[in-house]
Amino acid sequence: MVVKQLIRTPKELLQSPSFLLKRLGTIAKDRTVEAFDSAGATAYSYAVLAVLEEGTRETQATIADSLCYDRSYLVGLLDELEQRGLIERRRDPADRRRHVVSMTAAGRKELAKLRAVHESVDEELFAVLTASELKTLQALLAKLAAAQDPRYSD
Amino acid sequence: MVVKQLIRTPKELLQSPSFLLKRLGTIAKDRTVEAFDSAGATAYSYAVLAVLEEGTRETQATIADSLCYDRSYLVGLLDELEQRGLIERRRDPADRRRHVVSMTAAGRKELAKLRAVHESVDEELFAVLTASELKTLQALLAKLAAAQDPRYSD
DNA sequence: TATTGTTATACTCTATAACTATA
DNA sequence: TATAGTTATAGAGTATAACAATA
Repeated sequence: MVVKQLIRTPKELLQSPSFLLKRLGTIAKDRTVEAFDSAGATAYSYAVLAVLEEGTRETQATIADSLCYDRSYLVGLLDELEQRGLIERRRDPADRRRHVVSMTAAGRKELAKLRAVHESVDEELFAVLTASELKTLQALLAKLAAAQDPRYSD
Repeated sequence: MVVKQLIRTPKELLQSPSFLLKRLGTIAKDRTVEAFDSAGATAYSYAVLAVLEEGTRETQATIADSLCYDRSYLVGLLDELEQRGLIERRRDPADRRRHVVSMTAAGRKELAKLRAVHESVDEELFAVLTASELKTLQALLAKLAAAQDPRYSD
């Protein structure tokens, strides 16, 4: 019988935290895309709705900046959310160049649904860790993120 | 004086470990690309050289699989490394479809250089963590990665 | 002249498929 | 017929630039 040799990634790479971050980031992204796709949505629309829940006075520029999305990319996202009745765009009377974006009741309902999708991804991805390990990991990642970008600070 | 409001990513996302993994993975990738670019190389060629150091009997298929690269993508990488005299491709006499790939002395020298580049990325990226925190993080990420893909196991 | 939202364009990756030579 | 390496093609995703309206 031929025993197929197990192909491994080099130890040198596996011992590098940045390598692991890159690979795990990719895995997390793939899982997220898949899960939201099955729910007929995207991680992007979930993120936008999550921003809107924390304050309705947002304008498009601040929404894009808070998520590190390009402003031109946000346009298409909002178009779709508006078409589905999940958000509203209104001209700001004080500055008619601006749009004030707010979430509708339907949007809040959709957010709850997408939040559940996202939570299930987290649960599955980190199932191998104990509750205490996950807590530690979350804290370390948060500390790291905050150090890289002020947007990620508490 | 106008105090510009600090734009933050929603707490809901910052508390999600998978979201943090995705963002930190992207940051790690960007830093890596930048650092290798300045050194006139890529993270891909570093990874290939790192594989070759762990065993010279590798064939192209096993190299690609161990790094999760597409086999067709590996071709161009090897072309460049071969042109620069860092690796050698030889037909396997036992199966003339195969190429046996091995690293040259120049390749080993280049690997040492790229290893230093990669280490400096790690150092800078994780500078905010204590040695103990970094060790904990590395262990948790390794455990997580191993659970997702057998290639990442020890 | 600068900025907001928008539209259009270009470019980089990646994924797939097709091809050759060997088995 | 199947596989290793190679080449070519197509699609998705992203980044950049141009544009109209308003300040």
